[in-house]
Amino acid sequence: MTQPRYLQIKNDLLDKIHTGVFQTDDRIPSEHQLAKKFAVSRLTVQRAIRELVSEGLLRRAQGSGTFVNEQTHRFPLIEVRDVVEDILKLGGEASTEVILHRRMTPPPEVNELLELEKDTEVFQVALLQNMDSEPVAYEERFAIVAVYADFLDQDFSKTSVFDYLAARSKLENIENIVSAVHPSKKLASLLEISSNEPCIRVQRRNWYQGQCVTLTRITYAGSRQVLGSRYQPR
Amino acid sequence: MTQPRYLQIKNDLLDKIHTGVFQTDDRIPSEHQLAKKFAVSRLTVQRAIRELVSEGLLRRAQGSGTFVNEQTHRFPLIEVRDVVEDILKLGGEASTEVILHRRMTPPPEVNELLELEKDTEVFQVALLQNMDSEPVAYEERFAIVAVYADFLDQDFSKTSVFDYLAARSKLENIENIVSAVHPSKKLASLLEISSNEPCIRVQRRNWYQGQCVTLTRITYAGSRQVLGSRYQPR
DNA sequence: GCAATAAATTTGTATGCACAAGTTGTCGGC
DNA sequence: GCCGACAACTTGTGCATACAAATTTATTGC
Repeated sequence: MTQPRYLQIKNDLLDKIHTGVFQTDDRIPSEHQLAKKFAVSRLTVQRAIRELVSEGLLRRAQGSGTFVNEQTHRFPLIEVRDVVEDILKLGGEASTEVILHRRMTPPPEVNELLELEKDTEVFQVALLQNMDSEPVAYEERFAIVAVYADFLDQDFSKTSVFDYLAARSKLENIENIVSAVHPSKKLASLLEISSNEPCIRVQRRNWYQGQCVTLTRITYAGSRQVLGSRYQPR
Repeated sequence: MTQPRYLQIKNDLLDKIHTGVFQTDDRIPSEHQLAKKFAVSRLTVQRAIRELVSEGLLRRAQGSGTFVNEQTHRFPLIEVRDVVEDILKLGGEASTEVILHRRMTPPPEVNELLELEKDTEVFQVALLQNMDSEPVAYEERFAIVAVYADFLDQDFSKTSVFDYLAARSKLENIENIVSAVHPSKKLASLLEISSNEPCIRVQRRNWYQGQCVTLTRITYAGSRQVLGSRYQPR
C-alpha cells in the first residue's frame, strides 16, 4: 500500500511546517522546483499545495509565490445550529412562542451594533424556545427592513429564523460573542429562573455587502443549559 | 471579467444543491457527464467537485458516484485558541502563574469525566492567566500519567499546555462544553472578582485511541471577559 | 539617479490522455 | 434460484503541455 504521490508531497510539506524548517511567512520552493525535486508533474505538486491552502496552512499569491501561514492551532469550539435543532436532537419536544414580531425604531445600543443611522426602522422578533413546555432560551433578533422586506410575513413559530436567513444566504461575515450574564427581571421571569442564575448569552451579527444586516441575541436558561460540541481534528 | 470555468461549474452545482434540484443523498451526474455538458475537460469538473467535497457539501465514493450531503447550516461559533494567544492578540502583556503542578489522585467527579478506574493517578496543573497583571482566566488541566509521561518536566509558564499537547498531536476527538457559572470563593479570590459575578466556563476533553486522556477547565474572569470569533462562510 | 520598459519567474486555468481501482448490474451456467 | 465471471461505469491518480495573469527583477533610456 503506497501513498499517492501528491499525499507524499503534502505530508513532506506538512512535516517541514511543523518541525520549523519552514517558518511563518517563509516562501516555500516554487511549484516548478518541487516538481523537479520530487520528479513529478507540476500538477501533482499543485494539488498538494492547494489542499494545504484550503486547510489554511499556506497562502499563495500569483506571480509572487507560496507562503507559510501563522500556525494557530485553532479548531471549532462550538458550532451554531438552531436551538430547535438542538432540542430535537436531544429527543425533546420543541415549541416556539412568539413574544414579539414587529417593526420598530431600535434603542441606541442596538442601533450602534447594527451600525445604523438614527431613527432607522428595523424588524424585531422575540421568541421563547421551549423544550417539553419548559423554557430553554430567549431569542431576540433585529433585521434591516431594506434587506428582509418579507420579514413580517414569516411565521417564526413554524419556520425557524435560522432557516429563513439561511435560505436567502445573505450571510457574508459572521461575528459571534459569547458571554455570561445575569438575566434581567423580565427575562428571568420569562425563562422561569432566578435573576441570580448565571446564563450564557450568544450575540451574533451578520454582514451582507459590507453592511450589518441582522443582530441576534440568544440567552440560554441558566446553568441547566450548556453549549457543547464534539470534533475530530485533521 | 469572466469567472473561471471550474468556478462556474461549482456555482452551478451549489445552486442546484441550495434550490433543491439535488436533494440529500442524490447522486449527481458523473464527472464524464458534467464534462460533456459543460464542454470542459474532466479535470475541470473534478476540481469543482473536489472543492465542494472539501467544503463538506458533497461526498464521493470510488466506483459508485458523487452524492449530496445533508445540509446542516452549521458554522463555527467560536474557535479554541490558547488563552495566552488571545491575550497577546489584544496587545496586552500576558503572563502565566503556575498555581499547581503535581501528580495526584483525582476526586470522584474528575475521575468520572476522565473515565478512569478508582485511585488512578493523574497529573494536575492549575494556571492563572494574567493580562497586564490582572487575572483573566483560571485554567485547570488533568492528564493521564501513562500517556503524558514527561508532563511534570514541562514549564507551563513558558510553553503553553496547548502547544505541549498539540506538538504530540495526541488529539483524536475533542469535546467542548460551555456553561455559565458562579465562581467558588477560592476561584473568585484568585480571579479578583465577586463570587456573585457570572463567569464563562469551558470544559474540554480530549480522546486518544478511544481513551479520554486530558480534561481541561478554563474559567474566564467574569463579565469583563467574552469569547468571540469572526467567520466568513463559503 | 530615476523612471519606463522588458524579461524572467511564479501561480492560475485548462486540455487531452492513460491506467488503476472500486462498484454495480447483467448474463450464463449449473 | 443461486452464484461466479464479466462488462460497464465511476472515481482516483498521474503525465506532458499550453497559455494567461500577476509579481519581481533586470535592463534600458534619459
